[in-house]
Amino acid sequence: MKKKTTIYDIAKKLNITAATVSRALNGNSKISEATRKLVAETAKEMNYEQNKLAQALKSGKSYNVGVIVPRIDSNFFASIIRGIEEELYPQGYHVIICQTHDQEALETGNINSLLNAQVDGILMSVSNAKGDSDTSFNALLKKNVPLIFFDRKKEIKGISSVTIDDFKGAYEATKHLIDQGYRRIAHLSNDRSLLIFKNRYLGYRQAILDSGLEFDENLVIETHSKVLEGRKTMKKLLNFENRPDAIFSASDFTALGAIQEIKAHGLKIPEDISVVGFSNEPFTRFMELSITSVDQSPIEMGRLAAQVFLEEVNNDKRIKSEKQVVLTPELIIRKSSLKSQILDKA
Amino acid sequence: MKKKTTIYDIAKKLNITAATVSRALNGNSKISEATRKLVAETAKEMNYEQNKLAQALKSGKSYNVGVIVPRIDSNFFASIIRGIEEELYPQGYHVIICQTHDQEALETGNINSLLNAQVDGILMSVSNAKGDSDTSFNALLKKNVPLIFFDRKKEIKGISSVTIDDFKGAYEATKHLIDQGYRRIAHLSNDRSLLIFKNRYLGYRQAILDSGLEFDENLVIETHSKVLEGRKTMKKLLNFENRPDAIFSASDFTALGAIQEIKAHGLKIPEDISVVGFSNEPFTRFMELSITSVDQSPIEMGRLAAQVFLEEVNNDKRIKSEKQVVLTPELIIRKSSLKSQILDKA
DNA sequence: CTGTTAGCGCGTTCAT
DNA sequence: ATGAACGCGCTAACAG
Repeated sequence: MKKKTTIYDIAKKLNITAATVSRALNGNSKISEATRKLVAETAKEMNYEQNKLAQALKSGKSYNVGVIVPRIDSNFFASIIRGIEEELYPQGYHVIICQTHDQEALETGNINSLLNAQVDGILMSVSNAKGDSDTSFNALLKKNVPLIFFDRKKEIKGISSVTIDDFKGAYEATKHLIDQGYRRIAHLSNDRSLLIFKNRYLGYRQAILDSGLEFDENLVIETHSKVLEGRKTMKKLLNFENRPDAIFSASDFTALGAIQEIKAHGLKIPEDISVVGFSNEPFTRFMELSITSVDQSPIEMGRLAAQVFLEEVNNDKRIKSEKQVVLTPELIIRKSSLKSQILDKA
Repeated sequence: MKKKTTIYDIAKKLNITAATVSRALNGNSKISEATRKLVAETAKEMNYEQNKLAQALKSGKSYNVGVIVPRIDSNFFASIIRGIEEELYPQGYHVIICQTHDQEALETGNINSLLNAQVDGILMSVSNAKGDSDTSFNALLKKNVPLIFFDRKKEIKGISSVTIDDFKGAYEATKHLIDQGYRRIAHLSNDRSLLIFKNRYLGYRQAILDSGLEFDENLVIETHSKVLEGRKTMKKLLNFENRPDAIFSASDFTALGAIQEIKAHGLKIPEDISVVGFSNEPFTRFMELSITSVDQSPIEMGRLAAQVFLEEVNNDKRIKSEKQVVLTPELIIRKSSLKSQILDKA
């Protein structure tokens, strides 16, 4: 590494003090316009760049925030991250992205590493790892490092969150199926220790009850958000003696798997069985048989999470304001659930 | 922030010096086993955690590396990043991910921010932004900050890279189409100032020439890696008086768009028109009409890029060894290009 | 084996 | 308006 120029170098050249240089560069009020200009010029001349590490060490702020997600290769999380970036970059922050791959060890490991890296805060979507990572969260709280949950939250006192109304999204999706005339609606669920899946389950259930239909717990199957898992689960459902005529899936990926399996059995969608997913992943729109899904406005979610973080970090540290932002989901109706021909333009 | 415990705190408690504590913690050879143990214990007791910032300031190493990609919401780049992580995490590095969204300003901006953040190196896939960001690259070189290109490289002396043999991938894809009996093969290209697209074009061209077919430049159309762009371009091609009977697309996304458009025109795939994409994005496998594509083993690519970085950073700084790793692509044949019924199990 | 000292680069008193 | 001096937390050089 070529030696970087420091404020000392430029101080020496100007026969002034490093302190003065620092002040000049930072816009201190009581510095003569002359030296300010002089310093600025020579700084540029010498290709001076502030060493953020030193500044961070001094100020205690690294201007790095950690973002922890289960994985980045879904449009949903990638979009959230984009939203976070859009909000944070202009404020001079950097984003360190970590993936948990739903593994407990990685989750707590990532938190610790980020803390070690002196991040100014952590925005995260909790994984569905089983163990009790709550201890990590509490450690964070004790250190007063801002922690914001988005999408997949845990209910911990004092931690702000940005989520969507999963109950409502599920309710409307299910209601839509009922309105289309479907009567035996199955639900591809997921780990309901995670609030989002619990709420999607509850929304689904309530819609059925409100419509006076019979609620059949056997039609609720817990699976994982993977295409192949969706296929497997659908296979089971198709073997029921009284098989469902519609599927509300808590995930677009399992919805896709279900569709594949349904077709493989020679059944028609949506005539024989209707399918609705969740998250509005791009492929739901691009499939020849486009898939009805619930949009979660992930970019907006990311932006809001970032805003909450900025508030917490800028406000007086002593005021710990817990903030719960809840977004409204939007049902996007497509071919996989609509018997008539009127579709959205997508 | 609660005051963190430092090595001074634990030194005071033990009536020894901070230096000793530091040594004990870092496994210095000449420290008594007794104190080493004692220090370790009290460190744990007091919840001591090393301040990486201070260490970084001291050592000049931040143990952060920057990864710059056009975007993260494609499986290809996400997988590369995963490969990089797998290789770098065990070495204690963190990964700061930046997206350029193919914008020149963001590309140079990201580089500068990363440098400011004192990253130990940058792994990047260049965007197809037009401007001359070469100056940024050269600035990097001058500072001796390791820079490694993956996938989308620029040919700059002294910069290592990990790529795949795009020429070969394109050649084999095109050859496959020819072997299937197709004769008028169009190519959906992309910005050929990027080597990957230039080479895919050249591979396509060579395969045609080698087969004794007529090469028709009119069948090469430059577009962008988006589904809708693929549709638009395909629309044009379908209006040719002598329309193509096969498409080799440099992108899976444009291939998908092309397929949509072909179907919209009531034509059959692969009977009337055959389609091959590039990158082996997951959706190519999941479509009902699965899409033939060229796999680029992105995880492997990421791992290799990380390995090259580690070599550069660990080796003697004075030896600037430029390393060019080239991976071999693999053609994955699926329904969209195969007239017979023998498919891969996918 | 361990203490002393010094410095990484910066911002911030406290003087002047 | 500016200089001198100190400290953020850690490690390395030099003692002893």
